[in-house]
Order: sequence, then structure tokens, then C-alpha cells
Amino acid sequence: MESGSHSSDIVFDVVATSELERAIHDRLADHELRYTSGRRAIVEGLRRADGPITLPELLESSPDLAQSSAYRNLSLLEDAGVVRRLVHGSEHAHFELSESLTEHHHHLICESCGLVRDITLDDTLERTLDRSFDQLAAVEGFRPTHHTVDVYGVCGDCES
Amino acid sequence: MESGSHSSDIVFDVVATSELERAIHDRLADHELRYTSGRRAIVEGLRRADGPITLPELLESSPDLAQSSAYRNLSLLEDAGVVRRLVHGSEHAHFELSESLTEHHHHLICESCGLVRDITLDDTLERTLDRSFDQLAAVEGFRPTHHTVDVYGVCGDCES
DNA sequence: TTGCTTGCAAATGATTTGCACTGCT
DNA sequence: AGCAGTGCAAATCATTTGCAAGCAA
Repeated sequence: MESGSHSSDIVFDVVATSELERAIHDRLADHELRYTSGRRAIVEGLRRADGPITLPELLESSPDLAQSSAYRNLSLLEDAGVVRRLVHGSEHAHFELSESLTEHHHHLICESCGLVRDITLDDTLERTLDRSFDQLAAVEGFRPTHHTVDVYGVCGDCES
Repeated sequence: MESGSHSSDIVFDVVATSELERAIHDRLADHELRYTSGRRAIVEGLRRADGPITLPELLESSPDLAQSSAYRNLSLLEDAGVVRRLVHGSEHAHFELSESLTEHHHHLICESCGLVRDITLDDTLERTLDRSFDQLAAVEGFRPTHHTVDVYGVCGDCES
């Protein structure tokens, strides 16, 4: 059960990863940016993370990254539509792969420790929300591009 | 919000204002804070504003406020549950009166100029959302306290 | 008097940027 | 060769804080 036990996961992972890598490579190329090892490390760090993470957390998971380059590349990746920056109350911004590379989702945010976890709403509810937003936006003269739903609370670890 | 005992908007407004003032006074007192003229000016500025505003905007509407005192008092008012701080992508935070002094609502945010406007969802939809959040939060071990729904887009003024 | 408030100036700290160097292509 | 990418150190800028003076109970 040892030598072959993980093979299917790995194959799947490799395929999925290479598709992701190609998509990212193309987006960067569209913006005349190279997909360098430092940028790959950032993407890998975000992909491995269990939800959106801060820059210090990213550096911890990839110690060879220089702080300024990581910040600079996160901004470039954001401009290229590869990364999304989340700004909540906590001191550091959180970063995750763009929804166009993963899937539409929302966030659960711990008000005590700042932890952010992903959640998804069911499609029916999402459609209802979209319809409401379109109507409301029309009344206000807005052209809506996207929406966020954040649920604040206290996570299990912080619940004393 | 309707007592039915007032025949004009002006009278209603005066009464509503004094009720608001008393509620705020009480909350500050609970936190052993005084309701000084500077703090009144902040509350008035927020009340007069057409939605959440930034600190520079607040100072513009009440030029006698000192920047540091305004920041300090906004934080204290936030701690006392009188003010809510909104942190989006824009450079400055936005401030508004707490929902417990007004009513539950959400925001439309212009990605171009940073303008924030209030919107409300209908009660049925809010209840549906709350139910979903409770379920999701339970699965993740979170205890939800509140939620935000932000609709991003481009406002009429910025639509060129 | 006691201690909350205030305004000024200085500090803080996350993020950004200038610049010289490295390394693809 | 030529130009994008990197890392260091320095700069930025919204926000916070120390402190001495003002004011209310």
C-alpha cells in the first residue's frame, strides 16, 4: 500500500496543476510579464494554503522570497487577474488565487485572530443575490462587476 | 421608525435626533466616555453625509476638527458601538453610524472613485442569507456575529 | 482636584518604490 | 545586447500615540 498508494492523486494533481500553470502563464503573457520562479513560488504558496493568507504567512511558507519582490509580484499578479487581494480590518491584507482560476466563493472571517476561510453559497441563492444586485444597482446608476459576502464571527480556536 | 404622532418631517427629525443623541450619550457613558462637542461634530458629520465617508471628507464637513482627535474619537466611538469602520481597497477607511443606531444595510462600492452608497436587501432575502450563514458557520466551527454584502462596480459619475 | 479631552508633533508599520545588479531570451 | 526581474534600503502615507495644556464634574 505504500509505493503506489498515492499515484492517482499525484497524476490528477499534476494534470490540474499544469492546466493552472498554463492559464497563469497566458495571463501573464497578455500583460507582458514572465512567469518566473519567484512568481511560481507565490502561486504555489497560495495554492497550498488552506484559504487566503497574508504576506508574512506566504513568506513563511516560501522562505526564499524577498518581501519587496513578493509584494511587487502580488500586485502584478493582481493586475494580471491571477491573484485577488482581500482587505479586511486586520493589519495585513490577505491574498488568494483569483476566482476565475478557482471558483466563486465567499469568506468566513474570525474577528479575533483574523483567520479567513472559504465558503460557498448554493447556486440558487447566488442567482437570487445577483438578481437583487442588478436591480439595486440599476436604481443607483451603478454597473455592478462583482460582489463579496463576508461572514464575521469567532472561529473555533478562538472560542475560549 | 414611525411613531405616527408627528405631523411634519421637521418635528420628526428633531425628535429622532434627540433620541439618537440620547442613545449615543448612553453608550459613551457605558464606556466612561463623555459626549463632547468634538464627538458631537463627528456624529453630525456622519449623520449629514450621504453614505459612509472618509476622514478627509469628515474634516472637510467639519473644518474645526483636528485630524488626530477625529481619528482618536472615531476609534473610541467604534469601540462604544456608535460608529462602524468600513475597510475596502481604497486608501482611506470609510466611517458610518453603527447599524444599531440606523438599520441593517449593505454597500455599493465604486471601483473607480471609491464612492460608497447604502443599499438594503428585502427581509426575505436577508433571512435566507442568515440561515445559510448559520449552517455554513456551524460546519466550520464558527460562531457568526454579523455579515457584510458588498457590490462592486462603477458608479454613474465614473462611467465615461 | 481629578482625570477625561484635545491638538501638536513625532512615531508606527504595512506597503511601495529607487536603484544597481542579475539573468532570461 | 537589451530589457524584465530581483533584493536591499529608503520612502510613503494613513493611522496611531506621547505629551503638555485645557476643561468639565
